[in-house]
Amino acid sequence: MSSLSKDDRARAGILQADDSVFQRWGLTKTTMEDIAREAGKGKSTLYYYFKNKDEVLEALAHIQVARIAALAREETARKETAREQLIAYVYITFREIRRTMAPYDIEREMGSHRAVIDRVLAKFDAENEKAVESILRLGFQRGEFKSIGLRDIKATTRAIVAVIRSLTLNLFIDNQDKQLIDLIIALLSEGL
Amino acid sequence: MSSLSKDDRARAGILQADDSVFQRWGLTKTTMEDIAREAGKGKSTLYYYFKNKDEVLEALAHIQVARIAALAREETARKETAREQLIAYVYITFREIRRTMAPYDIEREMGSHRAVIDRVLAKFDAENEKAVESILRLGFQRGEFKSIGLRDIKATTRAIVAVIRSLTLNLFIDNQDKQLIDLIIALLSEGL
DNA sequence: GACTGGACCAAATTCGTATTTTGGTCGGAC
DNA sequence: GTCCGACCAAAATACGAATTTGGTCCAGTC
Repeated sequence: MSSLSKDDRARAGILQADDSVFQRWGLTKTTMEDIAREAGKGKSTLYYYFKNKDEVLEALAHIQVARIAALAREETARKETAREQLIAYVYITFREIRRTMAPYDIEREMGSHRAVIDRVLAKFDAENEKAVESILRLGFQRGEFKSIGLRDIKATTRAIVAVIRSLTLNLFIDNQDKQLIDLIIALLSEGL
Repeated sequence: MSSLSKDDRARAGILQADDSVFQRWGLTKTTMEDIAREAGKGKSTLYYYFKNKDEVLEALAHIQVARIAALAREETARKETAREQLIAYVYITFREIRRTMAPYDIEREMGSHRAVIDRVLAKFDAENEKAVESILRLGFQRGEFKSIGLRDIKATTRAIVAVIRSLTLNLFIDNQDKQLIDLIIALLSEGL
């Protein structure tokens, strides 16, 4: 337990250094030596804890996804109705994605780190699915959502998650204005 | 009138050659010489009709957008209710975008032709806005759409168009399965 | 065992330079 | 009006040499 916690602390220190240098130079341009230097460690130490550069990238991104998910969950827990919860979840998720990603230029890095980005997006989808499905179940049990049956919860979850993913990818390429996101959330919630 | 029609015919012949070679080699790799050869003309002839390579690209893309819009409009006209019209419009639009874009690798070409792609997307948005707004107005007048007021038609149009744009961009990057598109359309229509 | 410097290496990248290609212009022919 | 072909500067490509990078591994220290 003690050695595991020390292990985690070492990894965390490295990942903190990662975030700093990746924001400065981008994912591709940053070398393992850069990261080691920033973390005040030797390059061998990085390889002691992480298999390769991609694994460093991915570990950092997963931490960020988990952080955003936790934050959105907290905010959701503060709302009364399932509808409010869904709106809060989506809204906070976007706010945090936008903030977290602001210093990066993902579009530019897409070419060289596609596999990692795909895996991170998959984890992001998984988090969103868990949360959205749970909210939809709550709404269904309470009779808040009239349009969906119990059998449709999974399908509806998939649709909402796909829209979130879609809009998230667009943050990397295109500039979606915040007001539009609000409108889309309202539309998903209320329909026509 | 006769010289205009002849002009259009010449342009159309060039654009047809364009489509062929662009699909074969991609937008960037295709040279003006390639296009001229395929069209059975001299390079100067291209410059007689088009200002530069980007204008050729854009002319072709605009024709395709117009074609898709016309097709979606036809299909829409066959439906009775505004809701059905909206569903048909979005569905056909996606089907045709997917077909038209299948031979191209837009993600790869994004870097060198960003400005053109942005202008084409703007035209695509404009077409969608026109059509969606008109459908929403119809639905409002008929009392089909309960959730939106007259003042909200423009806002709701913007939201729907943004989702269409978002999902369209994702066709270039990510693979959205067809069933998901259906789910999303249903959700936009029915809400939760 | 945890940590790490440093030697090492193949692959990847960078760099400078020469060469070729390309987008675009324009004169002139039909 | 239509369009070929000569021409040109800029852009792109090719190529070889040099450098850097991700990753491996050994041995040493605490």
